[in-house]
Amino acid sequence: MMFELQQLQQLIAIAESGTLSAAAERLHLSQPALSRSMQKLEEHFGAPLFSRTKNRMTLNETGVVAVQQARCVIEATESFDAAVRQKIKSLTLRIIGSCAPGPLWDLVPDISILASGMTIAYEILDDEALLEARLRDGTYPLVLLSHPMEGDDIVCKPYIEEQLFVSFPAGHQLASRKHLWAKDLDGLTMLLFTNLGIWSHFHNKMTKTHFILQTDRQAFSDLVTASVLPNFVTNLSRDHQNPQLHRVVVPLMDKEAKKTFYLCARKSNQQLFARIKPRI
Amino acid sequence: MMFELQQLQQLIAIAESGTLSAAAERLHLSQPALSRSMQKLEEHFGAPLFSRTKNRMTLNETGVVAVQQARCVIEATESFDAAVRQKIKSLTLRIIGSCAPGPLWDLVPDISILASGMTIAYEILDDEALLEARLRDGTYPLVLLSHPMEGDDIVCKPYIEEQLFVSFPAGHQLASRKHLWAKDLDGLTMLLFTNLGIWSHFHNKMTKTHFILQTDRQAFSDLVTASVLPNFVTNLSRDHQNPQLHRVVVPLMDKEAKKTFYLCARKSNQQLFARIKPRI
DNA sequence: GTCGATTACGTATTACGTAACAATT
DNA sequence: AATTGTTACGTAATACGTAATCGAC
Repeated sequence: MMFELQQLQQLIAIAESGTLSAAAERLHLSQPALSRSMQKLEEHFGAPLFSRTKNRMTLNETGVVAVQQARCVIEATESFDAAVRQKIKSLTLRIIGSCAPGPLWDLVPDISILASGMTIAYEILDDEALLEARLRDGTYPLVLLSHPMEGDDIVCKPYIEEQLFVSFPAGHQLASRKHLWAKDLDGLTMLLFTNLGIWSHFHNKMTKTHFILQTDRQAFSDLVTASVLPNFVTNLSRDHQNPQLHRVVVPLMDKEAKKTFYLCARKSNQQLFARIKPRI
Repeated sequence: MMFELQQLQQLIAIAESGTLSAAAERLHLSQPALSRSMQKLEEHFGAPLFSRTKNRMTLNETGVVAVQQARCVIEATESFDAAVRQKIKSLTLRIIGSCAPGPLWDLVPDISILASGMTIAYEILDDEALLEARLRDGTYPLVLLSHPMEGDDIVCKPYIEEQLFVSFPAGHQLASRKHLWAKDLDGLTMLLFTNLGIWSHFHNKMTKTHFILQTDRQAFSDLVTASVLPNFVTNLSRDHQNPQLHRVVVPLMDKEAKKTFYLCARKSNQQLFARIKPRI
């Protein structure tokens, strides 16, 4: 097979648009590119698919057949794509954690073992009311909340605790402290990883601390080791990220710096729920 | 659609070969290339199609579905290809001329007009017995022979005459001759276009003349104008090729240098045959 | 040590867009 | 003049093969 799916789509686009120019625009392609592409397709068959006058290109009899058949091929590729995506979806178990990533770092591997072969998909949201709704409407079989969830058809248990620490480079002025409060960080510049779920609420209150946000995990990690800026770690993150060499870790004493996460499920989905062992 | 047919074929090849290496060899591709190609396919779906250990790659559940579906797509592309080729074939009228190209230069345009929209395909052979057989077995509706054809179910008429000339550059020693015999060309070096059908028999007898053979029409044409070498032309070729400027044309008097070509058809195909007007 | 797969890297192909052109309306 | 398609050309994307690496058998 020496032709490409693209070419078939282009052929169809030309048939539907009437002219090569219009099709090119529709395909976000230049006219010359499309012209050459069709020439190649014709070359493949060794026969023209269009009848050409100097400034007009119309499908000839062969071209009409080609368009018909090309539609079948595109249809086949679309059902291929759909079938594979469907399969992937069917092999994907959707959970949701409010305070990701922390609790998920333990929960996802646990579930991976319980549901072997499945891919675990998760979403991190800071709106816990929305999470409760998502559990109830069946979008997710499991949610992790920072508080117990009420409801007749709901089961819920404490799963894990997370405690915030601040990580300082060895020589930092606060590195010798045994404990800290959030207000001690006023005026500091810190590195902060994004997508922290409800932890964001905590950081948002620290209006006097300047945060350098970083969305990319690897870039964040590189920055931490390369810079002398303090950053946050937790009892959970320390297990899962690189051990912080040449760094001192000091606990935060604010009551919002320690959270218990509750694993919640609908009773109808209790069998999976029951098999997940709390880490608390 | 962001994947290629190639990738689907490769996926199938891997499934059939068992390993990536074996498939790579079968596809005349290096292992790394195939590896990357599959990584791209997985990237497209955002999910793995293989389960990988360090030195083993096996289709996972998603991959198995993908292979199944990919087979359907390939099947569809093959019927696309077949349908288009079939259509092209159905729009192609096959004729055959023994002494091409000469007589065909007139015959092909004539038939193009009679069978408007059709592509005319022809073949040039120097074996006239074979041509007769091809007419009888239906491979070709029409043949051009250098002699009349016999047979109850055969119709036949003289179509055209072709006379060989030699074309010399203006200053050539033989350019002033009113006529020539083949033996006068002994010792000369001449340009000769290939695929001349039965004319080859004539040239083959001229063992003392050295021929520079040229298969490409354009290259031959360029050589003729650029060199001072003599070449053959005919009453038919002079009409269809560029007029030979600064050249003198001298007729060949040998009886093999003049041929009458006969158009032959089966009686069952007489209606087309009848509409073709002889050029004689 | 061989085999199978991935990563890294330099190169060669190719595919694209811009520009220039030809021809039609 | 505006539209439509083709050709020419320089560049950017990419796809490939070789070589190196890492593990498994």
